[in-house]
Amino acid sequence: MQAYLHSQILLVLEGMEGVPSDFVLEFQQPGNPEHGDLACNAAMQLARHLKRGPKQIADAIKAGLEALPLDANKISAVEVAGPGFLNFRISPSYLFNALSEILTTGSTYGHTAEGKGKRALVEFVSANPTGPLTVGHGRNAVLGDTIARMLQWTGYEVEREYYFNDAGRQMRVLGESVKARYLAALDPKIATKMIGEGNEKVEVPEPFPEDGYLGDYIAEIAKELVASNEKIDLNDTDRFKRAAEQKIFAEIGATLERMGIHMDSYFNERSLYDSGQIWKIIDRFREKDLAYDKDGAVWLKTTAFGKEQDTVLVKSTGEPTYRLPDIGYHIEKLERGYDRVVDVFGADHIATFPDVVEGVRALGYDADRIEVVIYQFVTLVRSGQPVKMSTRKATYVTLDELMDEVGEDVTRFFFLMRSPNTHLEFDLDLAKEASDTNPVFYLQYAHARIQSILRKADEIGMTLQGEVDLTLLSHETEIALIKTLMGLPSNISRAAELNEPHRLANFLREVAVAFTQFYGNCRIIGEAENLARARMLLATATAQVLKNGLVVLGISAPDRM
RNA sequence: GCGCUUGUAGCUCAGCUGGAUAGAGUAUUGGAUUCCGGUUCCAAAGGUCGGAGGUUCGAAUCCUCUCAAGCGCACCA
Repeated sequence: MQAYLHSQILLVLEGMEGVPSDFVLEFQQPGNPEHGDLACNAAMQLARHLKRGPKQIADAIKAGLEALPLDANKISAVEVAGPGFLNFRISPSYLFNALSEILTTGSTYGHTAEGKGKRALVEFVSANPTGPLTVGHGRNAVLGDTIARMLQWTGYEVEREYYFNDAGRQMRVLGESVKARYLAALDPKIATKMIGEGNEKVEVPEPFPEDGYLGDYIAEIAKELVASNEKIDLNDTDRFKRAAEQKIFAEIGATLERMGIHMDSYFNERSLYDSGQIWKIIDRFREKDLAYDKDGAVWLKTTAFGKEQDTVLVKSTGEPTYRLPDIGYHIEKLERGYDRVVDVFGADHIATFPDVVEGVRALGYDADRIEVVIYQFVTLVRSGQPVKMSTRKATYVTLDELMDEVGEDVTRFFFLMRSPNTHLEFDLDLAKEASDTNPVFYLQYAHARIQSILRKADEIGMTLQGEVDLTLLSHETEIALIKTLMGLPSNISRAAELNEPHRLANFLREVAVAFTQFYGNCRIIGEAENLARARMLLATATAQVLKNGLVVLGISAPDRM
């Protein structure tokens, strides 16, 4: 529709003197229904160039459009309003066609083609396997997965990847923690000590690594090792690490599957070392005079990227910092040929990822393909009070526990309903509320209610077989609902373009509101048969839009609740 | 001290590429409704968009300065 008006207005402008050749037409959807369905501000933009009042210009464009004339099956009215807006009204026949399209395309309504023939990689979660996924990881997981779903709906071929490092200090400490518990499990009389503060003290065996992992799952892994009766060389600390990694990864995978998330690949940081790529990167930085030696370490000239200080690439111990493999990993991803490389990071990475992106760019890669989604932290709130969380101590809340408490759908929705870059307050009381005040249930209820009406209609023998006269839909809430439903494709593509799933969540609420208003004003069952059947189709289309939107968000659309 | 993010109704948050009278949910108040002090419906009220400048025909939106909060500022990842 916008494309049509765009071309028509350009035709008119061609016949006008003084219009700049690079003039760009802009459209917007007015918030106020009195302002029509689509508005164009060209007259106001042109006032300066044409040295005429914007209202005069708008009148001239309007006259020009009417002389063409405009297709009455698309546009029913053109109005000049306010300071010089051109307001267009979409003709009902166009709306009815759109409604039919929803019904015929069904479960694929909302697919668009922006990404056709393009590939995207979404890297997310990427938690090292040191423990169960927590609430914080949950926001990451759901954002990443939903972004991937949105990209798929806009035509991209999408892969989901999990990046991890099982070679660092974290993992070594993990292995040592398991070993300590293993020894304790073998010998119940082993000495113990209490560590931690206040009422968060935990009993651990002696010896226990400093900063060791305190969660119960460590002891469980140790017990399973004992139960397996495997002969373990106690000097082989790596054996404990591998056991822990295997078990924890299995659990992480299960948690993700429970949320409807399936990774296509797991990328081990170590493979970058195995291929030797890492060290070549340093040489390439040196060639560009972006790396140098100082104090036995290799430094990256991040000052060249506008940073205050240079940063270390390789420590004097010979071990690289995270920057080097991260740069290597992103180069690797770009070389795999993706058009969009999306990373989902927590707010703690906010200051560090620019080094990586600029490093990649400095080596001649198209770093604009890298899109970083930063999300702020999550606060769980119960009875108006924040729930205390500490990952290092055993006081964190796992993602599984959260889902046990509020359910998978609610968990996903709550992580998605706010913009990623605002702090998220996760209200557990609201999340558990099974009523309209809970935004998830509000959407699901709307869908279930429609299904219930359709079932009832079926019971009394109403059928949608044969011709249905959609022009009977003339009530303002019916027209408003159709216009809302038509917004699904553009909302998905906009949300996908910006990596902002909350836009879709907000849109679905608008759909549910529009439906509730229709439902409150128009009956279906009990009306004359022709009207009832037209309304059944409208209700069916509404259910389809809600369902498709919920599918993109990874949330179920139940037929009854 | 430096960097990034955020600041919109009492609270939780939307607000598109700069557009017309800044929106929703919840809480509050009033009215109606009922098996219920708990349900539902209707309505009202609630705002100098943190503050000050600037750009523009037009700014919550863009720019500069400033205040406040969160996060980050290791040869940790």
